[in-house]
Amino acid sequence: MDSTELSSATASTPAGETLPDISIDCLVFGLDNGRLNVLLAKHRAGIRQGQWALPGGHIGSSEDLDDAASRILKDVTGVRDLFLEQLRAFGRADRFPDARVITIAYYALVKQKDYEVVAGGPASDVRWWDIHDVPELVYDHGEILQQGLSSLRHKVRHEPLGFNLLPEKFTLLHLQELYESILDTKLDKPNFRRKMMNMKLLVDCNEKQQNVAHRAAALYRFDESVYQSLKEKGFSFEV
Amino acid sequence: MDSTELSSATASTPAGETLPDISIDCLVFGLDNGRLNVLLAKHRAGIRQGQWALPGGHIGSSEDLDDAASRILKDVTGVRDLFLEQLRAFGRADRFPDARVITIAYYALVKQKDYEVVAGGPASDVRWWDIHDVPELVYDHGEILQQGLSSLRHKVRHEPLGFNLLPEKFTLLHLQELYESILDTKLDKPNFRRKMMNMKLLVDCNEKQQNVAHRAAALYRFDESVYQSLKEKGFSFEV
DNA sequence: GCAAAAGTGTTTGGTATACACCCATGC
DNA sequence: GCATGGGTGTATACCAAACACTTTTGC
Repeated sequence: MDSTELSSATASTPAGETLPDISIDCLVFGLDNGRLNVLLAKHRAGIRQGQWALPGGHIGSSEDLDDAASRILKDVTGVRDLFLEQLRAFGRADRFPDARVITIAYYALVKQKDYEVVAGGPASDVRWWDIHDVPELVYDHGEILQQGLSSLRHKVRHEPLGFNLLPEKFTLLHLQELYESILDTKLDKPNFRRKMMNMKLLVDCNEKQQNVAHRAAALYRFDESVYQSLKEKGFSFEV
Repeated sequence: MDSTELSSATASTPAGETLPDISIDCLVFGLDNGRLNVLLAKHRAGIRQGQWALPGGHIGSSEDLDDAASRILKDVTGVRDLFLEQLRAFGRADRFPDARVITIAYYALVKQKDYEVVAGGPASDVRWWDIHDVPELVYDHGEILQQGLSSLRHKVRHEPLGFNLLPEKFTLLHLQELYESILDTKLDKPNFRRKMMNMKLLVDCNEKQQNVAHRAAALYRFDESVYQSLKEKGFSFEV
């Protein structure tokens, strides 16, 4: 979704005040019912009309790069208030046929249900796609998606990102299933429990599940301050 | 070193055919006598004349991003034929005072003695600086350097990069000292030996050191094809 | 009782760490 | 002999994988 003709003209970035040869594309991964999805936008107009792409746009001439990513994502998809992190720049000379545009990709991982999706700007439609079943993407967006996915999987194993995707109180099995869907593997229950408990990262809520058709599990929560203090002592998260 | 006024006008990228609002800056780390250095360039002209910066420049309008990085480094410093890898883009709106320029940083780690340094283009001087003693750098180049260094240290522990910095045949102590200088730590000799030998990554040359004032050590070499075949079997390098 | 998931224990094997120690060589 | 670095051995501790097992609860 990176071309001058497709860049959105919104209140936050008036047309004509954007940098022409740089774009931003956003990879937003969403987790829902144990399935990992990615948010894609359909081109409303132009030669790629009707084709699917990563939500993207152009940077305002006095807008910080990171801010631009958030603003663009909001303009195109309605999704806001999330932590986008830079992946890298993609800049093959022929990556974009209509003009020379280098794109900087950002990515995030969110709880899908927390976000309402509203197509806007250059997008006629925006929706979540199962990661195993994405449509053909324009330009090099397929390559960007693959790199982002691989980077996400690496990151989620070395930083406690996953916890943002669960309700505040969760069981160990919830957490395990979360990692199983993101990493696309099976994990051993006893070993996963032990690893988590040994990290001393989870805080016991001293509560049990309610209304379950089996033995109720203990509920835990993730405490950012506990994580920070562990990290200062040299602790490093690892799944 | 990223501004239009400072961008070099060389044969490979005639002035006027570069992208104005993107630049590239290169972090070249060099190892020499167990010291880790970084290659810096001094501004020849402009308001930052005489100040030190990362070697950088602008991208040709039909030049691949990765190619541009190599070409720019060669133009400014004379250093060529090395593997530059992208670090990330830096794009705070106020990072560069004269114009809006987003820079994409690249980095590499080389054996310093293999490269001849020749100042060119916008640089009046180019030289290696000890990593513990770099001068004040222009703009946000100090921040880029710190991020690059941290990324390098992470990478060198998870990929067998270090081997390129040694002569073809080397002893285990050479290798250990190499890692000690890059990582700025002390390592335990017996444990380092064992770890390396257990990886079965090194090929024994069946030769000994010559003319040393102590017991001669065995010489080893690194074999890229051995590494590739191990990697296919799921092996992952770790120091 | 049975199904379903919670939760515990145990065995095996690898590997990180710390450190003591012996070996070979040149001066 | 002694300094220098080469090279080996070993005890401890922890941690991962695999898997058998017991417990609690709703139906």
